[in-house]
Amino acid sequence: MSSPPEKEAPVRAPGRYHHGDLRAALMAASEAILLERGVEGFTLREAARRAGVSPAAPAHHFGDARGLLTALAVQGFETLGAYLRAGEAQGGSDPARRLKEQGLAYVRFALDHPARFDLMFRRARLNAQDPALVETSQAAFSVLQEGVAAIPGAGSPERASIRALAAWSTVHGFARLALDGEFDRFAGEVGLHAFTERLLPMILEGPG
Amino acid sequence: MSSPPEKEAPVRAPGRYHHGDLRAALMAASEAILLERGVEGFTLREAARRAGVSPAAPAHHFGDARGLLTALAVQGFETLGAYLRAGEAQGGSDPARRLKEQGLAYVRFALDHPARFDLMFRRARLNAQDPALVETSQAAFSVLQEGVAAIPGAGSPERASIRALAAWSTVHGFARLALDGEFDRFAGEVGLHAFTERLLPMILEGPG
DNA sequence: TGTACATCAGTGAACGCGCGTTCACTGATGTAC
DNA sequence: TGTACATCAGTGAACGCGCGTTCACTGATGTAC
Repeated sequence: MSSPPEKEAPVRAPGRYHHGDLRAALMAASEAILLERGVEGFTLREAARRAGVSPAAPAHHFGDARGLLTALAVQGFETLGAYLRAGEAQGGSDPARRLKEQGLAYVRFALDHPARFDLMFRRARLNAQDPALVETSQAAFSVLQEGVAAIPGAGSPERASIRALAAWSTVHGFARLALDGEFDRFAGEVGLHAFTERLLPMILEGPG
Repeated sequence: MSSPPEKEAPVRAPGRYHHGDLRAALMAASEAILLERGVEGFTLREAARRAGVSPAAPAHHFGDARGLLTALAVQGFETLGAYLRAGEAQGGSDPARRLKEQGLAYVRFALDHPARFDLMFRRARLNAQDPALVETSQAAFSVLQEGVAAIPGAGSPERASIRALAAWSTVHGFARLALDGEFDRFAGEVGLHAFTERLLPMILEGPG
């Protein structure tokens, strides 16, 4: 299963003064930079350069570099939420299986969109108070939390919350270690995706 | 339980041309910078400045910035290994309990030394091939792997390896989410350490 | 339908900054004899 | 015990670089009347 196709970044019509959709173009360019160079390597000027626009132009749409990255992170949490709901749906009617599929979807998202995933948890580079950021990230967590609560043996609400944090920790840790290259020596030839598809279901079997 | 006291960074005797132990001083200064500003905020010049030395001096000891950070990461993996072994020992003779204490120790290390922990998994900033780095990081993982293997129901070696990766994922994810501030809204007043000491044992109860 | 005008979305030059690294050098140390 | 000399561990000035942001500006758009 792969990700839905991303919308193309509109290119400026030649000879035009206005871009048309510079906002989207800057976000696409920025994601490409994140992929190539990581969050550390992102610069606002480079994003402007790739969008074919002067270094001062982005300010009209995002205020500053932090604003652009925050917008990208919001987009990331929206996509993550979509992955989780799609995974859940794939799990059919058994709550335990639905939750497991959600976990697989979490890691799949991280491997499909490493740059976004990375950025989403780099609070130091984001406007952590941004309402959209707060809302979309909490919405994504809610999907997980409800998935846990739907399981018959979930226990008290507090108990269910703890199980949700446990599940989150496991899939988040797996994703991070995978992306940071810590599994490379285990995955070897087969590649990270295949390694994940083989191991993660077993790992998620235990706690349910 | 808190960490053992760090050795002080030697300060240059006033009026002396040679520093005495610039290597240690630079590492201590660098760790302080990492704590204050994060890995992103680290610069070689700032480290030199804090050690009271010209910007060219560090090259004699570490080659370049990457070399300095790698040395710090090695130190980090050594300390992590010590935490894991100490935790294990605290677990007494029951293998399951020993493993659980090891997991607690992993997260405790991360919370006690957030800057080091962060750095240790930022391969992009390190000499990933550095022999000392490879060795110390593998040594730390071995402690965990042997802890899992010691459990009676661990199953085949492959099965045990998978359980080790599962345990690693859980504690690593918990630590990362905690450090990245994702638990702040749950932890609230009590603080991250107390929150961890209360929740993590319950989380590690499940899979053993 | 035409036009005045406010607003929006760009330009491009300039700012001041701190960075990593290189370079030729010098002061201090320690070792061979 | 003394001394020559290689090696080591520093200096400090300079390099070229790319960065984020500011500024006064202008071209394009769209709306009120």
